[in-house]
Amino acid sequence: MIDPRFATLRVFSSTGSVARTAELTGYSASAVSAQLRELQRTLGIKLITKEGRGVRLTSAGRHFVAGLDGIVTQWELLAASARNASGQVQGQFGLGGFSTAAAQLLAPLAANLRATRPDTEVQLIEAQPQRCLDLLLAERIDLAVIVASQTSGGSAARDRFEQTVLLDDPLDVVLPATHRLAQHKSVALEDLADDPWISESGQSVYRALFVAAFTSLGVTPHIAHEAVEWETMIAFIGAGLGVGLLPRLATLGDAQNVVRRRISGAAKPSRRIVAVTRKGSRGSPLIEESLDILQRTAKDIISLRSAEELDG
Amino acid sequence: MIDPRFATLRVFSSTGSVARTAELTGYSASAVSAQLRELQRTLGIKLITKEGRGVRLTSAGRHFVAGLDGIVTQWELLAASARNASGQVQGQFGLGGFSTAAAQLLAPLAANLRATRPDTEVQLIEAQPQRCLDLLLAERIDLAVIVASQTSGGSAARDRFEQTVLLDDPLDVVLPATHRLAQHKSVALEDLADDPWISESGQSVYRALFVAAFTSLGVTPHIAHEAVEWETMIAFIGAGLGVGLLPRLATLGDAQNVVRRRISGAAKPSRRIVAVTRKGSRGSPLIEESLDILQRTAKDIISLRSAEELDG
DNA sequence: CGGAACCGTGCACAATTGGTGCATGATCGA
DNA sequence: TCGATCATGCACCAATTGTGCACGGTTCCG
Repeated sequence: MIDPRFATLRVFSSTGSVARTAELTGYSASAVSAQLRELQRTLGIKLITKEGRGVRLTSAGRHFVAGLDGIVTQWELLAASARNASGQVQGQFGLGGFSTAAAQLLAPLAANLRATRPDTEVQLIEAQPQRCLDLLLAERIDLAVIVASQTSGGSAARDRFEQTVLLDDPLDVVLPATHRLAQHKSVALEDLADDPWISESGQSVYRALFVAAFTSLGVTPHIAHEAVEWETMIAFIGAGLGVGLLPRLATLGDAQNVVRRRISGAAKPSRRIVAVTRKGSRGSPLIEESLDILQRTAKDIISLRSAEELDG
Repeated sequence: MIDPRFATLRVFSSTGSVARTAELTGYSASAVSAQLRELQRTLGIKLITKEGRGVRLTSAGRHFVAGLDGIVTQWELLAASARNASGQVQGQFGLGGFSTAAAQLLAPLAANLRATRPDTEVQLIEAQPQRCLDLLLAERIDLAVIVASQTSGGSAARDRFEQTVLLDDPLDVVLPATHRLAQHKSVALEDLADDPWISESGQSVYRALFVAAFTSLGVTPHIAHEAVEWETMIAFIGAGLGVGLLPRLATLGDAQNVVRRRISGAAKPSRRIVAVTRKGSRGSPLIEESLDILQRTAKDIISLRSAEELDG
């Protein structure tokens, strides 16, 4: 909004690559390249240097981006207050979130907004947490629901985003129905230390949670298989290939041959689900209302759980 | 730089007219109109309203411009530090000032810069103080030398500009050679209370100084004639039509039949000459060097005066 | 009360900006 | 050494953004 090139530069500073920046912003790679070059020309400073087959920010560039973060924040604040003052409708509103969040939290939010604000076009994008942050920077979306983690965004995150905690989502174990502990109401992770585990591949947020859950116990689990989708993981478990961890928010679906059990014991691993916005964009009426709705939805989920807890 | 439309809007907020904004920014009137309309559209707020045959900012517009001032300041700071960090040359550099300042202060500065920075294109614009401020806003110039006054810029001035005092320029009286006090070394304004005066027309800064000099004495001078150029005023005085005030920096030229005399007495009217920059643009190497040179030049002028003082 | 001056805006048209798609050179991994 | 990947230059095209001019509304002045 303030200057499209700023968004491009900020995404680049996050991804470190022209190609990824192009993919995230929706521009072509040559457009990103040209934008950065043009930006350097008008500023009269070198922002990027060639490094290997890629390109990276110069120290002057990093310094400039850091200053830009403050300016963009102030701009967001101003734009939000302007939108707030005049009761004008906002044309577009983009939401992002990872799979379970999208299903459980964003879908109700989108439905609600569609009902109360028919003139606003709400767009949903499902994406991994890090990607959600980059989409926020790229101004493709205005609000994201992601799993909190230290790695996401790095140190620049606090200059660029604001977080609101929605809920803590505990992890459950998923066992084959034939597992020796399948009949227990709850299971301690220590008792599964020697079982073959199924986790997610790559260095996803889930994977980080997975290892964190065990390192706090001083246990190194044996990861026998890796899956990308939970659907797949659950199928593996159903086939008796091992055991797995599944966030409470994720549904088992119509999976056969598996049971979901609470985790007992000292360590109760959970993931923290937060809503993230660009810094300064709070105060915009749509953002404020959305956060409100999200928190109410989260509260409903929590109270529903306590009810189940009492039932069980 | 950050967004040309911002400069346009800021100039408009200062001038209050599309036509004057167009003249100052160098755009056509319809371009200014279109820019403001486009800005409103993308922001989703109404910035201006029709009023009479003109147009004025809405309260939301004023609020937005106030916030914009802060953002532009921060941008100037960032751009200045970026330029400073990388020893890149700045392509263009614009200077503005009113007539005497242009001659006595800006000309040496321009000559100096031309010598030390041959790659930078220095542009000089002579203009009245208020116009200089608007040209600064319009980013047509980067530094102005003007006479300080309360009226110039209004309350928004402190959010938009930074000042550096260069020197205090005392006013002298100019008398016809045949005047009864022409032989005195110095003259008290009170002794000229009943003489016919020649001043400047309109509500210029000089005119404001003129009335201020007398109101502090409780005297209302009789303004018999008005002139636009000092050249003209001096000619009027030489013709015996009255007496006048002339800043020390302004030269008498080769005027005949007139004498210049110091003002004695309690009230020693003077005008304060200051260098003005856009807020935040200090720190840019060119600005810093220019201010340095200006202050040295001012110092030279002052010490030259003390020397003359001792001679006389 | 009428006319002239002025102001801001809409419109046709032109120029510049800013985009894509493809080819190219350079670098890295296998 | 070959293929994959990356950034960038270039031809080309679209969209933005400028100008010049005509027009309607308002104010000032005779």
